[in-house]
Amino acid sequence: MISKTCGYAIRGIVFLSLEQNKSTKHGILEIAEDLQIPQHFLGKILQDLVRRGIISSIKGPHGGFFVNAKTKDTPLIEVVEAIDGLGIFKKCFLGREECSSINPCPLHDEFDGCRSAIFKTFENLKIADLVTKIENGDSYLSLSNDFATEI
Amino acid sequence: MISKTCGYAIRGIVFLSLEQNKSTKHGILEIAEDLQIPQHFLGKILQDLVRRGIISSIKGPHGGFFVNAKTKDTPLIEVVEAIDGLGIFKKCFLGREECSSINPCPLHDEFDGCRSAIFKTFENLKIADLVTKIENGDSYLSLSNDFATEI
DNA sequence: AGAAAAAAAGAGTCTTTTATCTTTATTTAA
DNA sequence: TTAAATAAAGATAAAAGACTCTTTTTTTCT
Ligand code: FES
Ligand code: FES
Repeated sequence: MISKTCGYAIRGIVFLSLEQNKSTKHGILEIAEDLQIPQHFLGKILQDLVRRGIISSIKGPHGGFFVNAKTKDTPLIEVVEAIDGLGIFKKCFLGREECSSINPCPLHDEFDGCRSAIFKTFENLKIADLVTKIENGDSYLSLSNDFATEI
Repeated sequence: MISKTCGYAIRGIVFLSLEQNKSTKHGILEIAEDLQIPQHFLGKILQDLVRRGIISSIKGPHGGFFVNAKTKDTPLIEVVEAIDGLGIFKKCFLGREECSSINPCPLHDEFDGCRSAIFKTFENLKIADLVTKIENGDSYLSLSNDFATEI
């Protein structure tokens, strides 16, 4: 559905939100190591998010990436749009050139509702919601609980 | 969700099922042109399906691909398994190494149900169901209605 | 001012997916 | 028994996605 890259983006933002108590700014290396994401690749992704204003960054010593006023209220759909674009919600399941409810493919009816549901969920969920889940111990950013228990 | 290749496979099989009245066998060129799928690529896909026994083929003049006794009762999940494998239903939405409900990611709860729904739909839907839809004029294999109206 | 830290930018590589082209094998029919 | 039709197989290529490495720019601290 969404790309691996987009997953990295969301996890990166949530990480920054979770860790803002410890220190406001976090270097790319720290984030990448904690989340087990290739450093330079994550760097590029976070830069995209900075350009979109979803997070912020400062260069130089003691610089790093950090959340801003907007971050926690950012709906996930905005992150998806920034990384993957909204085109992913407009593709036909059977790979025809485009999805159309006027000229539907034989799987359209079955999956169009499901796709809208996913879209709506991405619209409604905000970064803050994910952060809350993790703070409550209901979910985890990394597969290894190392990080989860460390919080 | 499912790959473009898998969509080609499903459309190919349904095409053969629809057209079996006209003539039982259909050459790869005819199928590819009608469905607007790259000829040789579709050839490989259909060959995979033949190996799985989902459809059949005969070489030589007047040969081609054709449906067999099993075809119409084949559940879509079998096609998906043949082409994409079932791994696509076991991936974490956020791109973590694996999906786990014991150690869920913050999107797991939101989307796990949706994913199961998709899986169940693929289990329940058979090729014959898609054929029926098209025969009833409720859906179309190609975007251009040329083919749909031609039936 | 100069050194060091860190993000930003750019170029390049690897992998997977998607697609094309070419050759071979099989079958039919004249 | 030869020619033609056609699927099968194999090799290659193009495109996109994922990832790496190197250099540049900005900032801070001494
Ligand atoms: S037309 Fe295929 S999913 Fe809408
Ligand atoms: S753990 Fe992420 S989707 Fe299940």
